Amino acid sequence: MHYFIAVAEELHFGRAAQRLGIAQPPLSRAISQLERRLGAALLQRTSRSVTLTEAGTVLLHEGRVALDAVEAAEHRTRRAALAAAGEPSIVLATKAGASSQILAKLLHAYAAEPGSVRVDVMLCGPGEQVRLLRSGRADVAILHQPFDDTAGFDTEELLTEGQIAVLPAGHTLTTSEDLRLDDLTDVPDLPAPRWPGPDGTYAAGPGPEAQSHTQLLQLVALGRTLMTVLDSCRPQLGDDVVAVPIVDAPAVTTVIAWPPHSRIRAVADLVRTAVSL
Amino acid sequence: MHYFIAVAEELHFGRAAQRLGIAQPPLSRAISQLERRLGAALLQRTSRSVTLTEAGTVLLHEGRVALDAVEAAEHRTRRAALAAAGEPSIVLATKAGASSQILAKLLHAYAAEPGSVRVDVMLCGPGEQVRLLRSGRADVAILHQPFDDTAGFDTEELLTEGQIAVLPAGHTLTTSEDLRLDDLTDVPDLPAPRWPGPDGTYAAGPGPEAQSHTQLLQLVALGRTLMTVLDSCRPQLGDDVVAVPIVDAPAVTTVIAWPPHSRIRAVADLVRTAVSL
DNA sequence: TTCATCGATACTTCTACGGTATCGCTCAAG
DNA sequence: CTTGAGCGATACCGTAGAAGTATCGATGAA
Repeated sequence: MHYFIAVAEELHFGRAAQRLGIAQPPLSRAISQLERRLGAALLQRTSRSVTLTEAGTVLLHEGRVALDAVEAAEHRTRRAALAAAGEPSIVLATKAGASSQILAKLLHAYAAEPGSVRVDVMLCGPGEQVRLLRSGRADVAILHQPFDDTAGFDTEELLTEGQIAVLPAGHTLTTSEDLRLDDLTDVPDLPAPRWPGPDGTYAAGPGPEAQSHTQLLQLVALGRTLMTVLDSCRPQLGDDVVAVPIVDAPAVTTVIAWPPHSRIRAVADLVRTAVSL
Repeated sequence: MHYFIAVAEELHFGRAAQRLGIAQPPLSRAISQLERRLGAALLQRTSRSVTLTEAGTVLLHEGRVALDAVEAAEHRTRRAALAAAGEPSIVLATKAGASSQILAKLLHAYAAEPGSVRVDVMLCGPGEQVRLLRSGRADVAILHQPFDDTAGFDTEELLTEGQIAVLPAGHTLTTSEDLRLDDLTDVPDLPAPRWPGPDGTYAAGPGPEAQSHTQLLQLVALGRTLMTVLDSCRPQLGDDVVAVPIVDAPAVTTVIAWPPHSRIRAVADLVRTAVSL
């Protein structure tokens, strides 16, 4: 399964084998064996290129879900053992820099609840929370629709708000009362920043490389780029940047999400606290 | 994983090994190996009895989910390959004997839709639909809340209704206008029927053994037992039985459910047809 | 036409999983 | 108190299957 996902992602047996830390022949054999077991062609090999078949696309998707479920079983078991032995705790995953005051309020209110446990907050890059939740490394997460894929989780809505553009003070765009998405794409002197991918590398492009939101904010203040954030982030902005509403940006809903099978009481308590805020 | 689930269910290494078709020693080793890998005790062995630890309970639950996910990946891939090759179709799982006219309406309406595909209907025993859906053998199911566990599925509500008791014509209970649940438990001459478990055996008890709803209905007509069914099943009952509403039975909601990651267009079409009925 | 690239195949090595035999512990019956 | 049956753990052995090395065959670019 691991093997197939690696090949399906790389679309190249050699690179996939390298990534897996094995030689190429066993990988070829494993894949054709998998195909024989399933009775279905997963890849079309033309000795010059590898492409996914219909069935292969399905298996790539379902296989990821399955592997995440296996990994989640491991992690949750380990954490249950630790919780039974020592002090119980839960892990909350949230995107760094977003919904921070709703989170602060939530943590404060939950800590005051009777029977509350320690909450470890994991600050993640964009979209990473979903991965953590699926793989059992986190117990509950703060997600943002429609950016994050909430399929397969139970969720409760917490807040719906608009988005604002953060621009360098004095930039020509700041003269407008409000902006549209079109106004923000391909601004010559404010190219979109580039985030590191899951592998730690950056895509090519004109924008500056960013590792964190504070860093990015500084780059905006320096007039090197622009960023869009949620309405509720406005109080965190300094005087060296200007916030302008984006009228046609989709509304973002902040939700609290957890795995549907979660039997952890602390998660239920936390969610109850969140919805009653 | 298979091994651990077998032991956790049997709570007996010998029987679990027999069920798995292997000898007992490799099973013992596999489990202790798993425990070492996870760094957590899963079972408490007292050489006289085996019990689950906290962590073991979690792993039993999460492990089932994970195994189902793996099996689902297999099944869905096979079906995707078949669909790509020949005529596409979807599998709908439903409990035998319940919500049959809503199902008939749905199938009829869906068949009239443009682009509809063949729908294979699987009639299941109680609770079996959930298993089929989780393991990928079915693409969509008709479930009944609160009986079926819809956790982890996307659902749409179709109908909410009460339950009625089906009694032999002329029985003393049929003189009432309505009944309560208490009236129906431990009726001496109408003991509750016994259904076969997943292993095909029957629990001990006074009631008659039943294999199907029609068979059960016949047993009611013969004055041997009673049964409770949904309001909407009333038109299917003959003159030899009497239906009496149960006023304090929980309302049952019929829902259509599908896996949250389903990318199958036909499932989406079927759901859309169902909610528009 | 040649050569580089890439996946498949042939053959060998070794790990790891399963089977048999047996031990040690516990509880119940005599 | 003794003995034996039940049950899980351990020791040891054999084999199946997975990974590595070497090489082939096909394809497309120079």
